[in-house]
Amino acid sequence: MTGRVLEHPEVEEIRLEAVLHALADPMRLEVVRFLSCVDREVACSEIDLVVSKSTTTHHYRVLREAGVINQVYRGTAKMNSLRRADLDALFPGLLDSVVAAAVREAEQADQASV
Amino acid sequence: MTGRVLEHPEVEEIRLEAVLHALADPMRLEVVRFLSCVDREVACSEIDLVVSKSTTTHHYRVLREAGVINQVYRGTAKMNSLRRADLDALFPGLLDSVVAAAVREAEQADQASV
DNA sequence: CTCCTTATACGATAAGCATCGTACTACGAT
DNA sequence: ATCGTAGTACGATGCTTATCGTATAAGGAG
Repeated sequence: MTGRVLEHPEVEEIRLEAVLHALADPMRLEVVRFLSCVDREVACSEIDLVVSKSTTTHHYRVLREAGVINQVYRGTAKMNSLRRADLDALFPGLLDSVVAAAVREAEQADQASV
Repeated sequence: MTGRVLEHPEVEEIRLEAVLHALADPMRLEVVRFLSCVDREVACSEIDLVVSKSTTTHHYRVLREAGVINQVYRGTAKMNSLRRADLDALFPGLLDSVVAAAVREAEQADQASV
């Protein structure tokens, strides 16, 4: 990969508006919900978003640049994880409430489709 | 005013993405922060946003249509208040954490400008 | 009624963003 | 060295949105 080093914002650079904007998208919210539920490093390819690969790349970058996720290369894969400690320290309760709401909405959507 | 009746989403119509999107703007976040701090009905003109009046109107509408605020006419004024009970019921902890973070960021900005 | 304040409507504009396809790179396995 | 998998880069495109100015409407005060 050309970009061997992935830039992440420092904790003090993480801005509330950017985090909220990153979370205010169905695809990215799905990624965050997934990461929160499995609570481990996850490759981009593990989460099946209903968009193209290039769009998927875009969403992961938005999440990383907002400070929501951490990304590292492991071979050809790029592993993603939530920056939970950083977010909890900066915005106590925010991630929990958003994820809880996202989980609930996802469950409602599941039920509606059955 | 032409629109005597202001449409608000029902509680069950409020969507997480829409709320997050509404909050992910500096102007609107400022409105929400202000409303939360004073904890009463506030006229649009009471909050000094650094944008034109028409843009201000736009931001209030986004907040209302997302289900974040309630708006009612009182004479020529339009009074705004947070839909705190609805939001707390739907997304427990979300509003509190966002407002707390917004207050903190606002204080940091104040300090930096002094 | 006339004036002032408050806010809206409307049209325009410029920027941002989600999306795509195609071509490409990096790495691991064969 | 070749192939396959995983992801990026680079336009391009069309939609959304933040912004403005001007004209307008509604209500209160004189």
